[in-house]
Amino acid sequence: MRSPAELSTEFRSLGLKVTPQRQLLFRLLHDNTSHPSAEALFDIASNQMPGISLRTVYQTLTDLALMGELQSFDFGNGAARFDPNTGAHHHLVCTACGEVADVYVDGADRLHLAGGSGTDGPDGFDGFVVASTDIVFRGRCANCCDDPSAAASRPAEATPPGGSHSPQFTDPALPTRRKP
Amino acid sequence: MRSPAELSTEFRSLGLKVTPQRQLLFRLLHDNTSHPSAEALFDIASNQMPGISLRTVYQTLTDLALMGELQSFDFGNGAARFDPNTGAHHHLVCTACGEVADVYVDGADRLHLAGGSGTDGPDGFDGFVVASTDIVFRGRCANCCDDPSAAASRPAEATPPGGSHSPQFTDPALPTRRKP
DNA sequence: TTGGCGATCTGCATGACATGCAGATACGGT
DNA sequence: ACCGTATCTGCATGTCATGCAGATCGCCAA
Ligand SMILES: [Mn+2]
Ligand SMILES: [Mn+2]
Ligand SMILES: [Zn+2]
Ligand SMILES: [Zn+2]
Repeated sequence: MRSPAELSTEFRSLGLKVTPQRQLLFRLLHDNTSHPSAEALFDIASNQMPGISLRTVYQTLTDLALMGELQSFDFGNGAARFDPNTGAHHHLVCTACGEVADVYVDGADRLHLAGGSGTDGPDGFDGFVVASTDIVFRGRCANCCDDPSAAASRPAEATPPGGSHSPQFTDPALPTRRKP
Repeated sequence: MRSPAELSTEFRSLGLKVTPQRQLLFRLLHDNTSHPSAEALFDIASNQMPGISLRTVYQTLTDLALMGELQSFDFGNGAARFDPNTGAHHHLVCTACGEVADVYVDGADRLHLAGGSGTDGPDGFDGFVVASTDIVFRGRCANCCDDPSAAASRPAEATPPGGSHSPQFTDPALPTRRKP
């Protein structure tokens, strides 16, 4: 996405207002490679602007995505992740800690599709017209490889003491029965 | 996933019970290529077994996934989709109607990753060890290409008259403001 | 600089999806 | 047919996201 200054100009030119909340989010998102969720962004924003509302973070993220300044992804980690990198790229997703990293795939556009049923269409497959391609590599990030235990203790995201309420990123286990 | 008969044997051999609810779901899932959500499966199951509980559908799907008989995917359509096709394959997802179709990608395993930052690791990238690769092609299915209007009226899933409560699959629009 | 229109913010309600829980039920070995 | 226990069902709870309405404030004009 563009710089905070450019976004401010763009917003004004569209008749939208440049509020301090929006400016803060512009800054927090610019060059941000962490693929934050709305709530993660809200936590950081709350530090610099204590009264800011989670609702406003959602609104602004939605607006920016609608304007094409942000991409939003759902990696199945419970919450949507937002990405100011609007170029064509793909992602590594750690199944242990949820971390997301950018990756550039050589030849992602020239993937050859082979049939499930039917014949190829003009621009796609079986009449399906492909608009975009998302590639997600799932595995374990460097931190989580080192630490064979469950969720890695990444800096600035140590284990929540009060008790975790976020989805478990532990790798799949074998069939487990309910408690007796 | 395996046949209902094989699954019954497998369940019993694990000390799990073969209930009519499970048998029904085995049948509904076997060779099912529709990538149903839990609720979609529940609707169909309810026809053949009126009292069945949505909770049981979730339980059984979770158990089958844990046993490796099913894959579950989250395409960002609101609900997880379940897939008895456990082989390596990828997906076409219609952004207009939510339909999911299998697709086989030539050379998906030999994708060449290029850096975001850092050096390649032994088995992956920048210390990231890839365990699986998911490729999703988003676009419009044949039905939705024909019908330029919004959600296509697929058979057996006509527009809910009472009022839609599922995510809008309409393609992204331009920045829209709230009502005055 | 001040006035005022209307977009925006905030707080709360509502909604979709998924899981935890406990008593009633029924599978399956005996 | 009996019994132990896995399972089912109904409901409560939890998370993420959006709808709503009154208070607030950005921004253009006078
Ligand atoms: Mn990215
Ligand atoms: Mn599939
Ligand atoms: Zn990790
Ligand atoms: Zn479609």
